[in-house]
Amino acid sequence: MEYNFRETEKNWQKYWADKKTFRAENNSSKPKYYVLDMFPYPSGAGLHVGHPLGYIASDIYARYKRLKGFNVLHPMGYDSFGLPAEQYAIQTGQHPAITTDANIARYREQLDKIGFSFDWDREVRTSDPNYYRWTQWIFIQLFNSWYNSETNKTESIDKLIQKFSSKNTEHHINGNTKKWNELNEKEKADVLMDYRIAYLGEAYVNWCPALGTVLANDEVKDGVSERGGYPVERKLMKQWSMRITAYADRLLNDLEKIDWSDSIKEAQRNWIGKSEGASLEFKIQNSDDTIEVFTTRPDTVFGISFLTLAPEHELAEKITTSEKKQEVEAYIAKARNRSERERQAEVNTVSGVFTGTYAIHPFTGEEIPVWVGDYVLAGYGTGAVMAVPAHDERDFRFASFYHLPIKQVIIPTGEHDFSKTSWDEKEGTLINSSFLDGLNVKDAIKKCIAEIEKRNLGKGKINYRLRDAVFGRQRYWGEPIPVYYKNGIAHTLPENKLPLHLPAIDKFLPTEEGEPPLARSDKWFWNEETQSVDKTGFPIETTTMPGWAGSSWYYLRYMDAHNKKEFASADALNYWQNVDLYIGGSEHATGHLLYVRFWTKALKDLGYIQVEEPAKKLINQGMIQGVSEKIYWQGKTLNPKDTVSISYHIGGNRIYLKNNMTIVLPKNEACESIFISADAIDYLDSENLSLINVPINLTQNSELELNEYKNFRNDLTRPIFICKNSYWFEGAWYNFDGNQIQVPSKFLTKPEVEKMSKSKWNVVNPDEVIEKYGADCLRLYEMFLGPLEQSKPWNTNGIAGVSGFIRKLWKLYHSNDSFYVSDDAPTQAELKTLHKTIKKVQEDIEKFSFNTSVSSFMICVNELTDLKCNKRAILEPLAIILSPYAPHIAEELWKLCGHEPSIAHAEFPAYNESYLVEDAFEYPVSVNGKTRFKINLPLQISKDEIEQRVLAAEEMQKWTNGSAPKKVIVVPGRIVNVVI
RNA sequence: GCGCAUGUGGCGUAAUUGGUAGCCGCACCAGACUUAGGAUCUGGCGGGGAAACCCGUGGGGGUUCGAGUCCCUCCAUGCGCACCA
Repeated sequence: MEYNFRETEKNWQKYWADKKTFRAENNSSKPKYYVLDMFPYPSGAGLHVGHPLGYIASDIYARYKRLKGFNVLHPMGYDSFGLPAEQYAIQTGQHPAITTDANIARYREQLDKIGFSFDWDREVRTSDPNYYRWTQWIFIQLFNSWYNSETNKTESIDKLIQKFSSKNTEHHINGNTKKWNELNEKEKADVLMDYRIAYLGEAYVNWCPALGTVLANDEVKDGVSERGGYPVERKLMKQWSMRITAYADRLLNDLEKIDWSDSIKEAQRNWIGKSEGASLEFKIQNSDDTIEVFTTRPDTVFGISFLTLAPEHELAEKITTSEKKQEVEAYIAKARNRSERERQAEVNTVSGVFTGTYAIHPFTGEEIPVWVGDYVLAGYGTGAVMAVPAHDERDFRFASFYHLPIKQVIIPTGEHDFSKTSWDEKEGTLINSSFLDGLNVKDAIKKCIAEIEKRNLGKGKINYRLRDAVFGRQRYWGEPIPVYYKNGIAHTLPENKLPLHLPAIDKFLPTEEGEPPLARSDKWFWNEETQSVDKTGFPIETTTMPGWAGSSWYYLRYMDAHNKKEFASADALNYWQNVDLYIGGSEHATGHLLYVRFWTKALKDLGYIQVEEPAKKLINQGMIQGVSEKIYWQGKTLNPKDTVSISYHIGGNRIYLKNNMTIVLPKNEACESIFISADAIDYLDSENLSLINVPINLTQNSELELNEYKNFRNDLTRPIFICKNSYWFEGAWYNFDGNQIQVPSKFLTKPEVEKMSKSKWNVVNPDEVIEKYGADCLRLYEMFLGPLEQSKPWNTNGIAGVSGFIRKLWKLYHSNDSFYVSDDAPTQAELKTLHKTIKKVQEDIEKFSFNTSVSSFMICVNELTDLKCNKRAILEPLAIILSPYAPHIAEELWKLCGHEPSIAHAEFPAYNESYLVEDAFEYPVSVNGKTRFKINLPLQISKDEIEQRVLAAEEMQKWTNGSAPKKVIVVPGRIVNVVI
């Protein structure tokens, strides 16, 4: 009886769903284990085989942990707000909720077929009002909080208000200094806005005109939007933002506490970009204004030859002299109008302009020219730098270009030519630097900061590259921000009136005035009297939250997904704590994974949760690439009269190729499009050939199905396919003399590893694989491909090996086509095979080495087949250890063995070391490190005896030639090495 | 430019963590069976050589009785960040 995977898999999937086999309990005496996959965004394209890779790995781990006696939480849901659904809505007018639901249904269908052990009762969707109600609630908590840098904690804004009011603190309002108690309501609100974690602030943001919205830094790659690749500009805008910068130090330091991959940690460190240095104030000549700079090299302060301001710097225009005004303004305007991308492309082009103004060197009193240059970034530090061309590459370039002085203040540790480059190393001895002379760089930095502070010129300072995260999006399909504006002051909605539902609108486009889509709603006001959203009242915020809002806390909602009173109950939060194992792609390194850590810290400070970090361990699965199949093509239409190129031409009914080769066509007819097999490309000059992708399902082991390809390419008329020794033309095979032949040849394609994408015709869908080979086979093969964390190409060709393994496994439990296991006692050899496998598989799972355990299963089944093993005592434990990987067939075999389902409730068998003990070992014997022969020796004998028996061995004589060896190394149970 | 990975047969990979390089598969080759098939089974399969042997884990050097594994150096590929003061 052949294994019917289609029926069996469907049955068990239904069983698991019906019996809720994988439901996690919030109250359990078992230890908890939380396995989480990164949220998928349900795109219209559905899943390809790369997507489930991480899900399969986490599912194996979750199932393994259950067998090991853990109460496992393994949920799944959807990050269902997002740009693509909205772009689609703009094109078609269909509400994004409809497309999103359809996409989710398709995802679910695909996921279900793979046999995951998700607890679907806990499914969440970020676009569900029951979910985003709590996203809005968290926003309100963050709005009502500030970061107390003294306690290093997020605290209630009320505490800050109390502090201001009790101390009657001074505040700067529009250039005036006022006491807190003298401020009016609006002024107080403005002051507080500078402290709130969720705040409305003016800042340069990434504006993407094509998408009509602002983007966070991590959503911009190479100056264009990550989604869609549209140009991005810098724009000064008032925006809702999240004060993630307050958490920079904690986000950085706590990386040491979590078991995440080095590459992710490193990416986060770079993104946070901590640098230590000093801020220093420069007085401006004949002015009350001062310029504050940030530098990591205060030691080079005596090497300053000019200051440079970013074009956006608030003083840039103000301090410019009247003679220079026109020039500077023109420069600033030009710099401002360039897109991020243009600016990045011109990284090596120097440009700047002198303001005509001088600053005073705080130590020497020298006059220092102040320049404006776009190599200085407005968003970093103070937007102004002290330029030390001798010791900073960028300043050097600028100074060289504009012939500004270059003052050396450090003696380099090696040879260095200051006329060519700067010496940027933090090494050397200070010169020409007054009180710093003679010090090395490190000491000079310390001493100089001390001096700066002593003289009150500035102070030691730490700066971060990390920017606050822009939180508002000028888009429709996101969580509405629960804020309304009363007399210009932002107020949050009452918590008990959440959720603030997305309003219905006529079009998913900005208004004619350029307001976000939500402004299209005529019912988007907060009526304080009726406490409801209404046609009149105070205007409600019209931007929506970004995609990362919902995903910044979803791991918490899974703990208590249906709670109507809280985002999750204290009990549930306390029981599940945080994620034990998180698996997902590395593309979220600086986006989601930083934001979720930030929200976790904020919620912890506010006392809502117990944990400081969302996930203890994180694994990034590698990307699965596609294997494209390409064919060589010479696409020009060729008539019998054409003489096309030097390497070949068609004349009469012949095609002339390189090296005097001739192909005779069957009739005196035109052919169009010459295709040439990958093993025959040297028949043509390469410049005549181009590679085109062919659908991979029309190939088998890099051989193209010619008839099918021709049908697929109905645009082709009379193509000729040239193979090594024959050709295919109009459905028949011919030799090069033009005689029809019966034996077909292989037309080979050229495989190439590329990203999986529709346009490359190389997408493999899990559904197709499952239809043909089954879900267990897909799961095993995905794991078998290679280490989880490595990127690797998917090639369906290899799946036959895994498919054969499943058949072989099934046969072990069958005799004469019917199920049969014997109750006889197993042999030593059988026990050894089983226990060796249990040990290996357990060790492999625990170190997430899933590919090697699949190999072990294959070895195990091969050995048991050779042993003709049909013992229950062997085959039952085998089914259990295999069940995390291939759950369907394992359940079926478990049932056939006479057990009550489900195998998920079984216990992972313990391996018994005593079965693995050997009494003899075949020693490899090396002579001078090279293996020469093998000798079988008992393991009990002593090192001396091993040495004697090896030296006495017949094969040894050839090498020793009778003389005594210099040295003999014996590693018992491993190796013997004889040094001659 | 900086950072992080990764380099092993035709391909995906493995190697008890310093101890027999190539396990397990794919592909390929040969054979068996046969209602010719993209099924199953058996055997072979890093390169060179008739063989003895020699060469071989990106290149070069080193440590060691012994290196895919450790150290130095160079090269290549992939990813991330990038005028961050």
